[in-house]
Amino acid sequence: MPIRLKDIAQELGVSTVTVSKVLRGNPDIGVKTRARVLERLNALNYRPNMAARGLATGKTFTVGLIVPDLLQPFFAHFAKELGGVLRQHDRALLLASSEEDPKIEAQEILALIQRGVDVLVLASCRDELLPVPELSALPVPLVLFDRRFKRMKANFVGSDDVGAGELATRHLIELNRKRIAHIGGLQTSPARDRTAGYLRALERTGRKIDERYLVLRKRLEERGDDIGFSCMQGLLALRRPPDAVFCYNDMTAIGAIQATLQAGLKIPREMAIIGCGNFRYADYLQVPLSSIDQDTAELGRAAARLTLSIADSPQARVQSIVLKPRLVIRQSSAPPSLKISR
Amino acid sequence: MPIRLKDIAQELGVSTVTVSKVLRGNPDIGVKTRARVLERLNALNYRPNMAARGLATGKTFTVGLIVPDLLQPFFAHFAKELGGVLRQHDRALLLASSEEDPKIEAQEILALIQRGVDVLVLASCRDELLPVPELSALPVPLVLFDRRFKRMKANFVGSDDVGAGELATRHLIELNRKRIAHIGGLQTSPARDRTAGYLRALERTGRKIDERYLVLRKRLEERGDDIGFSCMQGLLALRRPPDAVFCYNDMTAIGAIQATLQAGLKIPREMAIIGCGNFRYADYLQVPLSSIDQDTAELGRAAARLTLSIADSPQARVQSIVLKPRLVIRQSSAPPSLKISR
DNA sequence: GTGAAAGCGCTAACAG
DNA sequence: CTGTTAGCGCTTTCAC
Repeated sequence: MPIRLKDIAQELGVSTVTVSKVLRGNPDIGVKTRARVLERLNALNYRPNMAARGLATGKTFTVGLIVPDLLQPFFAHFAKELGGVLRQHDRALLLASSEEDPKIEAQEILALIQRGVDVLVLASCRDELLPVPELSALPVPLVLFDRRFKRMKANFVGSDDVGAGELATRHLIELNRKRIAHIGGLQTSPARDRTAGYLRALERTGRKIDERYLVLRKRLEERGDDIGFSCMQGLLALRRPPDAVFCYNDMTAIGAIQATLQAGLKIPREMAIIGCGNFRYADYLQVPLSSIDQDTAELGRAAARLTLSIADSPQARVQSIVLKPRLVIRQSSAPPSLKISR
Repeated sequence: MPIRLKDIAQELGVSTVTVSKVLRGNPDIGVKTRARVLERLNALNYRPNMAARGLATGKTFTVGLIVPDLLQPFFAHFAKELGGVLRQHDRALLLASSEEDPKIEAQEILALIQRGVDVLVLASCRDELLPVPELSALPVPLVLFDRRFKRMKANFVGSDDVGAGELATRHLIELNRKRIAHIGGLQTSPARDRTAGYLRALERTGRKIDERYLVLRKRLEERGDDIGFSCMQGLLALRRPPDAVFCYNDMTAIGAIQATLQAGLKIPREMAIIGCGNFRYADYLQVPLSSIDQDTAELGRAAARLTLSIADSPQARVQSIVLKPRLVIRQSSAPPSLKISR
């Protein structure tokens, strides 16, 4: 049995309240008593029972995180950074995965609420365009990340995905590519925004949009490589195939690269390819992959800071933190002049 | 305010005890009462307050998981599978990362104990050879995974790493390689075991061991690519460089591949390389990487089953679950005859 | 079959 | 400054 407040109080001949106050740094207590208690507390390496504290205070010092899929390096990285900061503030992280299934997501939300998390951090797998009544009336403060909802006013931490799409596409334009395609997603806000950025870049540089070069698919988040592969095959089968492609994410780009090479084309000379996410292995791929970096680590830390501030004052004003993306050029879209070192 | 047992009891004019018993399926209660209560419970979508239940029962229906680094796909995958099974059994997963730092690990262990997890699942970053008094006397059931301790009798779930090393090395032997090197780790049991497997394969096939081909380094778990790169450079600088290398893990192998290609050698013709872990991107690397598959998903599920059984009967007999590894041949160690399709 | 009483370990509010 | 009282929501024990 672990040691309890009461035990220490008895030993020292004071009340449990006194010990409790010392424990929490309440200034009520006199210097001498405080010293005595503190000494005992440390000597015995006392740890408060969080369940009891939670029951008494209504707070659990726990944060819930729901990601669509921990296998995606982005979510793993985010979780790692979030957890790291929370640890330093003595908060625990309850992790759940929705497997990109809205049903499971709903179930996990309930489970985490039931456990009384102080804040819920969520990258929802619900369709961006569907109504979200459940999410808007949660009995716990919510922080959305990566994926947001148009009609919903909520705390958010994520990337400027329109900017990311525009950045990637402009880069391809600057390479002097004439037929720039896009393989994109349909259901999440990052997917839609990156596509919007693609379109915007084309429009702003006075290009007309050719719909044959715009390939949108569902479930690109989960099976990017397969889908990227087949979409690219489709593009290559066009009478005038594109000479550059901006892919929704890095896995999609990997699939596109495979299809391109298999068709016997040279990358980047005949086909420039860029992904998004800048995942850890981009340097080591068959063709090192250009990508858009989202600074996932900072995203996680920013979410942690927001989460902590909300945990302390749950009725704070709704905040939106949006990080600027950054272009990382590698072999897959290297300009002819540029020598890329691995 | 969420709804409480007491609310339902009052509404129905029964005692909280009755409701509580119905909730937990206690057979005490009569059919009619039970039906009435059940109906109300569902209608209101009642969820017990876990903090209160935890305080009353001493159980939290929560499992703690500590991994060295969530960025390593192995640990992310394991966490995903473990969490998935636990979810189906209404257990929550408290996730912590030790960042490969024994100090942080100790801190996290304390934090999770304090939160009253029912079982602690741990891939420890402590040196396999150091004594582990803290771990042996935990006030909570422990399941080690991936990394074990020689002198410690504890529940364990992991791979047969000696077998993995032997499998990889035998494969290189069967390729008819004459100078087979190994880049391995020093501190964890998988590292030592894989090295042991390498040595065993050489011995069993009557080869003598050349220590110049055995390169062991610390911290290979965290910075495999860098360290693999420099170790390989060292091997290539030998008067008679190896013609094959078994690398501790896939990241290390990636580094070794880079160094090999940079030196102008052909893979696999002049240098066969094999890693371990069979991570998700092995197919897409510059040279598709042969590897040893550990069936991480099954590892996670097995750990979940063990964890659940321990949660139900904490004093059960100590168990060790060891999965057989599987060889996956790709381009980096393809026999001349074999055509490997991507 | 059902419920009253007691308590899990802690904290909030107030009285001294 | 310190301690008493009451209670967080649930379960357990044991009468009825």
